[in-house]
Amino acid sequence: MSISSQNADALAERLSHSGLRATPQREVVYNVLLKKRDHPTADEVFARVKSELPTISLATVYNCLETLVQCELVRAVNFERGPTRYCPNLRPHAHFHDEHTGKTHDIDLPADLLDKVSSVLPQGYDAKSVEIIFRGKTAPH
Amino acid sequence: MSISSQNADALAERLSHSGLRATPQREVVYNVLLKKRDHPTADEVFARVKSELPTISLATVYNCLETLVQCELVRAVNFERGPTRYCPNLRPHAHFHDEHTGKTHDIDLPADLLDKVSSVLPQGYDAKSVEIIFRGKTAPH
DNA sequence: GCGATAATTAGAACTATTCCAAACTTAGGC
DNA sequence: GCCTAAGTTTGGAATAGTTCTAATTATCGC
Repeated sequence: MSISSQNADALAERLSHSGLRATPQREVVYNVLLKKRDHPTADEVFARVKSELPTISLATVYNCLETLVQCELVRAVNFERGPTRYCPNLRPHAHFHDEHTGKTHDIDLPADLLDKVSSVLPQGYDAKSVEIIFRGKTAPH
Repeated sequence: MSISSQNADALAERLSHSGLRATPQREVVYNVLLKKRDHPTADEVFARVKSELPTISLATVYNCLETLVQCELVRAVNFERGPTRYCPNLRPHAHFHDEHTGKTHDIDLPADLLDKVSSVLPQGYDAKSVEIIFRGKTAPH
């Protein structure tokens, strides 16, 4: 079984779990995200998907991305004003935004860190998710 | 000396430090942010400022907010797609976004937490700032 | 006060996203 | 296998938030 059809299966399962259907558009959008994990915008996903599905519309790309976010297969990320970016990394991780290159890197987090961070919340605050964003520069290489 | 003129002095100093001028518009925008710290959008700031400066334009509000961010008197915050929000709290703090009310709360952070969080960065990553966003719900009250 | 520079203004332009209504697809019941 | 209902896609129009532009106005140092 190819990696891609494994993904397709996982996707189909998550979708049907929510009463949704597996469609070629959804599969291709998801595979595009998995293939190049550079936090693309909807427009960038659109461009990449077109080579496989030339007739897909931008509205569909937005729909598919939204669906994947709902299914929790993909995270939508907003660092600053500007287009939303999409990230298929489901492990607990932070984002490092390099202000020189504009690139975003995933930073894996040790298992206990999010708990430690959440422990600063006062009584009565119930966090469902925690997002950590670093901004700065990376060493020349 | 009134609180407001203290702010005005602090603002004027920061501005001239960057070769910028103190203007009524910049002062009023800054005071509006300090007065009601509910993370308003540019539109909301515009509405509030109008009562004092009825002829101010929305473009000027955007300019002033941008200037204040440059001077590091104000932080711009983007939780998700949607308008940028502005926060005059300069202490180290996280944001808690209540998904029910839509409101955003500041969560003060212990002095060492940001260092602790930053210590997860691999060699070669040099973070200039760290942002922490919680999402969830707050207790009924 | 004068000139140079900076800031403000209104409106047009632009970008990212959502909405809409029509066409198409799919799954399941017969 | 066909029909129907529901879900999905599509292109274009509409919207929201922000930035740009060119003209006017204000401010600072001299």
